[in-house]
Amino acid sequence: MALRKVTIKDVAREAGVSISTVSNALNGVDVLHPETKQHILEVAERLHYVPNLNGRNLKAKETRVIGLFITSIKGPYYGVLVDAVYQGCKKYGYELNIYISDKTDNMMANIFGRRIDGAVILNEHIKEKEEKFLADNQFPTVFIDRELKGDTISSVVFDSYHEGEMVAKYLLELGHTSFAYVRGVENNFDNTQRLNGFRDVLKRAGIALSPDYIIDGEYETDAAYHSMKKFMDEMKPLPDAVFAANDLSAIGVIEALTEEGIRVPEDVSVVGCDDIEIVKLLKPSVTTVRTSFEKQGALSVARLIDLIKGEKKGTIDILQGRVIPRESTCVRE
Amino acid sequence: MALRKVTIKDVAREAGVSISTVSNALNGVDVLHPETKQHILEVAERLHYVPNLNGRNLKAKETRVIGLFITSIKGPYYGVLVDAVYQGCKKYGYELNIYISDKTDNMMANIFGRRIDGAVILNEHIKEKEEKFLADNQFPTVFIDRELKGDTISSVVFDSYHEGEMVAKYLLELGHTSFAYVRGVENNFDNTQRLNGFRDVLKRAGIALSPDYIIDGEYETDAAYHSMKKFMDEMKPLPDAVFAANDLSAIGVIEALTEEGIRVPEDVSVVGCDDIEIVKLLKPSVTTVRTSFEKQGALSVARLIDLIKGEKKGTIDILQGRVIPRESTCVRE
DNA sequence: CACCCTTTTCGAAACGTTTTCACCCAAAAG
DNA sequence: CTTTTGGGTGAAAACGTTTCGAAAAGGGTG
Repeated sequence: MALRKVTIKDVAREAGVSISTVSNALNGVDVLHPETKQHILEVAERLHYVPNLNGRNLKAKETRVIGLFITSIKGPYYGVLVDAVYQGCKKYGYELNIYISDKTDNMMANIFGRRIDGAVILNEHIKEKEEKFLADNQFPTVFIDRELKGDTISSVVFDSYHEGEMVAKYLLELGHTSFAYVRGVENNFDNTQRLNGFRDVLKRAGIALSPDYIIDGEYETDAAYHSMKKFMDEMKPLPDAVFAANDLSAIGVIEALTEEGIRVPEDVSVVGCDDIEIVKLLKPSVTTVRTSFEKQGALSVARLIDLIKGEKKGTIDILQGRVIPRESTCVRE
Repeated sequence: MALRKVTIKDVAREAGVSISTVSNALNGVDVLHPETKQHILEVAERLHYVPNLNGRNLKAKETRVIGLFITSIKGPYYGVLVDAVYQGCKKYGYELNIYISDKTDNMMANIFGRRIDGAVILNEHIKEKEEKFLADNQFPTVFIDRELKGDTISSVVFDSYHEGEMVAKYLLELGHTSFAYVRGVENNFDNTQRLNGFRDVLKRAGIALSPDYIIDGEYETDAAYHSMKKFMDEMKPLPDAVFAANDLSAIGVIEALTEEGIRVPEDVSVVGCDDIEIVKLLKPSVTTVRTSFEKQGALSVARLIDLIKGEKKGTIDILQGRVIPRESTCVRE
C-alpha cells in the first residue's frame, strides 16, 4: 500500500549533488562546503527524507541498537524491568528494540539477523546449543534468568537460593514449625534455587518439606488460589506457614485461605516474593522478599555495554534481596 | 567484537552451488532438485546460517513485521495491552517489534526507516504534522489514544466521555451532591474526555464542578496521594465523592483520606477507572469503570491487518466500559 | 602561466539478500 | 538425427546506504 519512499537518491537529484555528498551532509562528516550542506539539509527536510535503516545497517559494523528478548510482558514485574533497561539504553546512547518471543528460534533469527549490537535475554526456554551458539559467535549477551559467563556473556541474577534461606530462617525465628512452598513455573532457575534454599534451612533445623506440601502456583494468583483450594479440599493438616514463590501467588494463597475461614496471619503465616507495588496496600499487607527489578534492568544494560565495547570479559552479578516483614506473618507461641 | 557472520555466500560455496540456488532452497521455491535442496539445507544447518534481515528487507516489499510504539511500559495496563497485541500478531502471522519512545522523532525514524508493514501507536506527544505525514505516506497505522481516521489510519479508543457520564450518573443515583475529579496527565485525550463527560452530567443536574475540585493525579498513586493530602491541608470542605482518572490514582486518594481519618466510603466515596487486576483485592475494594485493554490490543491488530491488506479504509472503534460497583462507594442518605 | 596544495565533490564498490531471466542439458518428440 | 520441451541451475541486477579513493575546482606561490 505504502507509496514509494523518498531515498537518498531523490534528495541528491533534487539538491543537484551526488549521493555521497548527501550522505556526508546528513551524517555530519565535516568536509562539505557549509552552504552545500545547508542546502542539502533543507532539501532533505522538505522531501521528508528518512534514511532506510536496512540499507544503513547492511553496511554498518554497529547499529547502536540493543535487543531485549523476553517471553512475556504481562504481570507487574516486567514493566519496571523493561523500563529500567530502556532508561539504561537511553543513558548510554543506544536504542532499544523489544521482542516478545516464546519460541527461541525466531529469537535467534532476530538476534543474528538484525545486526543488533547486543542482547538482554529473559527466556526460560533457551536451549544449551543456543547458549553455545551465542558464545561461539562472540555475541554480547546478558542473561537475567540464569547464571552463565563467558568472554561475551554476562548474567545479572537474584540470589534466589539465599532468598529461600532468609525466608526459612525468618519463619523459624517467628516460631513456625510446619511449612508449605508454593512453587512457580517448573524448570525455572529462580524457582528451583529458592525452593532449595528454603528446604535446606528447614532440613538443617530438622524439618522435612514433604512433596505433598509443595503446591503448584505457576507464579499466578488464580493458579495459586485454585491449588490452595484443592490442597485444603484434601483435608491435609494445614502448615502454619506458607512461602509462595512470588507475590502474585501469595495473594492467591491468602484469598483461598481467607475464603475458607482460615485467618492470616493468626492461623497461617504467608510470605511472598518480589515486593511488587501493591502488596503493601492489601489487607493484610504481605510479608515478602524485596528484590529490585529496577536494579537488575539497569545493571544488565551496564554490563551489556561493557561487553559490546569489548573491554571487559563477562561477569556474574548476584543481587541480594531482603525480607520485608508485614502483616501476613506473625509470631507463633 | 562479534565474528564475521555466515552469509548466504558461505553456504553457497560450501554446498558447491550458486547463491540463487541457496536462496531458492531456503525460501521453499519449489523448482530445485530435491537432493540439491536437501543438501543445501544440511549445509546451512551445519554452518548455522541465519539470514541477514537487513539484506532481505532491503529488497522485500513487505516484512511481515508490525511495530508497536509506546511511550512507556510501566504500570499495570501496558502489560495486558502489549500482550494482546502480541497474541494478535501471532495469530495473523506477523512478528511484533516494540519500541519505547518518549520522543516522537526517533519514532518516525523507526516507522519509516525499518520498512515495517504497519504500526500501532500509543504516544500522546505526536504532533499534527507527524499524523499528516503518516497519512500522506499511506502508512497503515492504528492509534489507540486518539480518534483519527483516514485511508490508511484507524483508531481503537475507549469511550472516555461516556465513562465520565456513567460515573457521574452512578454517583448521583447514590445520592452524592458534591464532587471532585482527580485528573490524569493533562492534554491526554482520554483524560479530557472523561472529565468532560463527568462535568456535563453534573452540570445537567445543576451541580458545578469548581476548578478547585479538580486535583492533579498524573495517573499515579504517589502523585494522587500527595495532591489529595495537599487538598486536605488547605481545609477546603471535602466533597462527598471523588472520581479519579484511573485506578492507580484512586488508590492514592483512598490512602490519603484513610490516613487523615476520613472513612471510605462512609465519609467519601471514591471511584477509579480501568479495573486493574488488584483493585478488587484491596480493602475497601475499589469501585471502578471496567475497560478492556485486552480487547483494545486485539482489535488494534485486527484493524491494522485490514489496513495492511489494503482491502478496507480506516475505521474508528469506540469501546464501551461499564461501572463495577465495589466497596469504595455507598449510598448517601 | 605552470605548479602544487587544499577544499570540495563525486564515482564506484560493498554490504546480503531476492528475483528475473537466460542458460544448459537431458529426455521426449518429430 | 534434429528439434522441442522443460526441469534444474546460475549470472546479474536491484534494494538504499556508507565509505574510500580519485577527480575536480579553487587559491596561492614561484
